Amino acid sequence: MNLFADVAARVTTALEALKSDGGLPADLAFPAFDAEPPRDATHGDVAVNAAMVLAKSAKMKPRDIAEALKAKLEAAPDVAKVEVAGPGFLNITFKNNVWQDLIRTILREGSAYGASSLGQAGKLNVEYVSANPTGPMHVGHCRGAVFGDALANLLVFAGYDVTREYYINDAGGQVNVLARSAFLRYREALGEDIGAIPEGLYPGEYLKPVGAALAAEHGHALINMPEERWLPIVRSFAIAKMLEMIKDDLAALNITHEVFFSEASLTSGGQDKVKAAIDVLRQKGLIYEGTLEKPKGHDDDEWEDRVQTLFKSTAFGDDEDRALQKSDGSYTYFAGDVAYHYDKLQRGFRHLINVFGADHVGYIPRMKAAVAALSDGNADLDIKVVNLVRLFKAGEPYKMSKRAGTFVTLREVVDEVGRDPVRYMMLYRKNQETLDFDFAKVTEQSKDNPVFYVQYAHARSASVLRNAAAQVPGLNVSPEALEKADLSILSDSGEIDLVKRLAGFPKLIEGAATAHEPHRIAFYLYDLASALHTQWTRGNDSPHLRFIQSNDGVATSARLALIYATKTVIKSGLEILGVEAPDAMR
RNA sequence: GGCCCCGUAGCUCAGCUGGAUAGAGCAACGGUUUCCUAAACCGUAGGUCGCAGGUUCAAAUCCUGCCGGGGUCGCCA
Repeated sequence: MNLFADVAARVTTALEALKSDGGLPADLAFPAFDAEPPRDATHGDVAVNAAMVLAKSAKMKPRDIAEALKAKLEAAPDVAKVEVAGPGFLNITFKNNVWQDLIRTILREGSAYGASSLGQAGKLNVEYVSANPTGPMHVGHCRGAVFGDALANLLVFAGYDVTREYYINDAGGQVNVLARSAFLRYREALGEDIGAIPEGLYPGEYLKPVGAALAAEHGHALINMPEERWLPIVRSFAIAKMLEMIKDDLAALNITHEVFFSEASLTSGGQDKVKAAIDVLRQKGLIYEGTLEKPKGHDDDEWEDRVQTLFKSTAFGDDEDRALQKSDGSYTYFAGDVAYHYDKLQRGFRHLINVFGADHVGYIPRMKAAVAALSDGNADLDIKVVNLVRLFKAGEPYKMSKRAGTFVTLREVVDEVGRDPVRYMMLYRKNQETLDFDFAKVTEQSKDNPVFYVQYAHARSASVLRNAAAQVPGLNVSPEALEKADLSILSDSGEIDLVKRLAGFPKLIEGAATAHEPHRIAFYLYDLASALHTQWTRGNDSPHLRFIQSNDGVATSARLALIYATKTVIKSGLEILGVEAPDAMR
């Protein structure tokens, strides 16, 4: 049930009818037009721009087309009036029963209201977080994690068959550094004085338990081995521990992935999926041995030309071709990622989404080129960039430094601020915009803090339903009962305003899902909450507007139906954002 | 220097893939509580949508060029 999609369908039908009537040229193609809520309430409930969009190709005046459409559209029984306005807008005003029906629809559909078949269960893969398994997650990871998770929720709601995925970078040099750092802690756990952690190794305390666990499991067995023997043992042990820790951190944010994909697995067990993926590209003529030019502005004197295995990503819009093998013959990180994405395609995904941090933007064109090449253009990859998060404490910038040990972990933030405020704040901004995160503001429990404002609207709705059941004897506040209420008394402007906002929810979902922009939901919920609070407070001055009329069961039931519908939509929206919808705030 | 993101009210930001008179919160000023949660609400004031061109019935939105801020730039991950 999407009111605006419904109107668009009616207009299309009317246009077809006009074509067969001779009112429009028979060979006319219909370009995309919009049916949307007008900004100005005096312009009716739905504004349609079809006449203006069609004017040129139909070689007619827009207002003439609009008049012809008007005649068709106003015949519908639920339409109060259709006006032709401005340069050729069709402004449609519905009869009030449309809004009454909408409330009943929401009560009937419940949490399914607004869900969409946009994705038609197509397989879609969202890869996010993918933090290196070398330490705990810090705040920088937090935004991408929350964003990816909410986006995945949104796409599920929009009808996609979504898989949430985490790519484990367990094959590069960094995990060897991890292993050596853990080995040092292992020796420490065995009683050795290891002194200061050498430059180039990870100094964090979080490796101490790993060392202790190694000591408990292996005793002194590793200490006399040469590095090439203990390193693989310690490495896989430490990676497993780090992943455990990362999963715990993510769980603190209510984030879970269905698939953890190991980079190392691409070339383990006697197989080489990287070579296989490169061979696929080679067969397409996209691989060659060559040298890259020194980039302009690169004033490094140590530049020297090297012959490398290169992928011709420039054929797909990249600035330069990209290396797949290092000079020592081993694969680059990119080569592994190419193989990983080939694997996603082979698993049947045609829609791929990656969530990147702002420091990886330069990586986007080559990744898109790789997917375009490997899929022959039959898959789409959208890479969403989440911009930097700047930390503040009561207005003062909070500088982080790994070396000084003042970097803030994700866990610390969640523990101090709480899961819901963290998640909401991370989503209360466009992803490509930098975000200021102030600990003082985020923990504040007032309307300045949108998460409390929205949650309060939900709690307030729940409270009204509770109170009504207590105050009005015999009143049934179940959705099934409220659906049968006489809703015709809902005619106050504030009530109608609320319903109209609820009517926009399905359209909002489709727009946000199409654009991959979960933040729209956070803003929508804020506006919806505001409309509810407004109507509530109007009851202060005008007691006849209060939701509960203890001597009028009919009016009370009708308003409770509206409140229930509002509560339902707030809850659906918050669920997508991964934020609790509490029934009480106390 | 190349590429990417950002530039909208004093501040922080929305603006629904081009629609009609550009919105919200904060800050400022003035109001609302014998009443379903004041963790709320109402009102006033505040704008050359960075600048200049272009595209069209219509541009904050699309294109080009500048200006300013941030990010990034061969084998790291």
